[in-house]
Amino acid sequence: MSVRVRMAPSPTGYLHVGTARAALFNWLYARHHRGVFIVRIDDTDQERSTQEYEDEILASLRWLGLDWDEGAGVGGPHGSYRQSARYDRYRTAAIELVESGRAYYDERSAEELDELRKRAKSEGRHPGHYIRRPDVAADSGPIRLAIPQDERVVFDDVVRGTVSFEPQDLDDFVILRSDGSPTYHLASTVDDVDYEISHVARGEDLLPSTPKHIVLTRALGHDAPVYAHLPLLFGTDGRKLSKRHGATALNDYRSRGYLAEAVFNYLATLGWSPDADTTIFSRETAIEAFDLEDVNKAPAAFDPDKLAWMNGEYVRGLAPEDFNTAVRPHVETAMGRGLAEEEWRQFEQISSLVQERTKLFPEAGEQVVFLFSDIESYDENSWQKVMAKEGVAEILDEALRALSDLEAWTAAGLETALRSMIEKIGVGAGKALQPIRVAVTGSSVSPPLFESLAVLGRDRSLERIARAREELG
RNA sequence: GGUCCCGUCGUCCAGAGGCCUAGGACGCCGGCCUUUCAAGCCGGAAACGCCGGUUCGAAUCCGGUCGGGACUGCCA
Repeated sequence: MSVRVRMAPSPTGYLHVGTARAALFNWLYARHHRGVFIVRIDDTDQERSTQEYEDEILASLRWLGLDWDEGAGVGGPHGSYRQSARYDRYRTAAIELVESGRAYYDERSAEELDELRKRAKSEGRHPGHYIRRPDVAADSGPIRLAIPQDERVVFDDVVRGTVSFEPQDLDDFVILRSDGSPTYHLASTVDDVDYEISHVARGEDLLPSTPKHIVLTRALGHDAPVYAHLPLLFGTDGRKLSKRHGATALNDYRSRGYLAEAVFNYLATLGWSPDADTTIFSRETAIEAFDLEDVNKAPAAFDPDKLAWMNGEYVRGLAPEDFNTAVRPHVETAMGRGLAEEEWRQFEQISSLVQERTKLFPEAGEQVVFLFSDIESYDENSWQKVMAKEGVAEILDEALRALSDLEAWTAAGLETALRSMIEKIGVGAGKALQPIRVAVTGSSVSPPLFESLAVLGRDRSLERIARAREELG
């Protein structure tokens, strides 16, 4: 059987990391089996669907590297399409189901339906227990599918194994709204049939809907696809992933400078791994090793710390020029202005040192602003820890003396000069160098000192040391 | 309430009856390196929810129990 899978986001919000992860697994499965990956825009919720969200979701998918297949026979421009373009098809399908007796119009009011649900609940039954075809046929209102009550719905879920539902626990759900628009259940099922979807891998939240989709598919005269229900994503506190846990929109990670490769890798490790001890792996490795059967059943927690670590792994693996390109906008953001080419060349002199200690790009930007703008204020903790100590004034005086007539203002020259100063005054290297670092960079955390001084230049370096000396009184 | 799903270190993943005194990763703790911070290296603490059963032998199979989650809509 050839593999044809789809990703079906609703354009009612940004692409959630959980949805992205489901898309990723579908994509991996398709690529592993050299099958087809389709993106379907489930915009049957006309109230909340917007073009803006649709564009954003597609852009996020592209950024992650999840390309969908053109010419997949779905009629859309690029192997993606909108359900809103197919309303006639869904309506026709629903009406045919009514004509064949598989579905019916339901004129009952919301109040009547509520009564039936309440009654079922009070009897300890499934709420939909009594939502069945009324004795008197109607010819308007929403269309409901009549669930055959004579047999259980059983299916083999690729990740969960055999799952079964009793028909009395399935209500006759609405497939076509009274305004003629299809519900998600109808549109999704009809599309899976029409586009010959072989495997449906989606979030576990849809597991209770699956028996309905199977019954509907059969009513349409087809065999159901293979289902795989993926575990949901949670926060590290075990609660549902929400804004409290940080960004939940994939796009936020993109705009914060996370590398797509890192996000791809991290998302893939949530519920799956290529083997016992590989954590960092390429797309190719993932494609090679991936199988839906190996996906975990249990929900996974999204851990921002681990993602940050992984991003750092990828940042360090970047070619220097790629790192420079990626970090530049973040330096400029930290600066609050664009960088002149002259300044940029200065940065490039120490960029490899910055790259080594970068996990997240915004942090890297903040670490180098001292190169291009005056120190407006010293970092509070750094000052307390380093400057508010005995003998610091003397150390700065000595540094000024040692450096003011230094011939070779290079990292090597600076190191020689400062080390002989250290020997002369007889204090530890750390104790002597830290005050200089704070004076020059404003913080006790910075790129390596000698290189920083070299790039900053003689005048500004000496100026800053002198100014810090004055602050000390 | 009802239906369904899930349950290995704090977190992610490995483990498909003996290879498990449970392995790898993040995080955490300690050390080395070192001008800071990172990186790197070395070491450490840390888990099979619980109770029964099957078996010579169970993290792995079965039952129960407890806990968590999803769904329960003319949203998806």
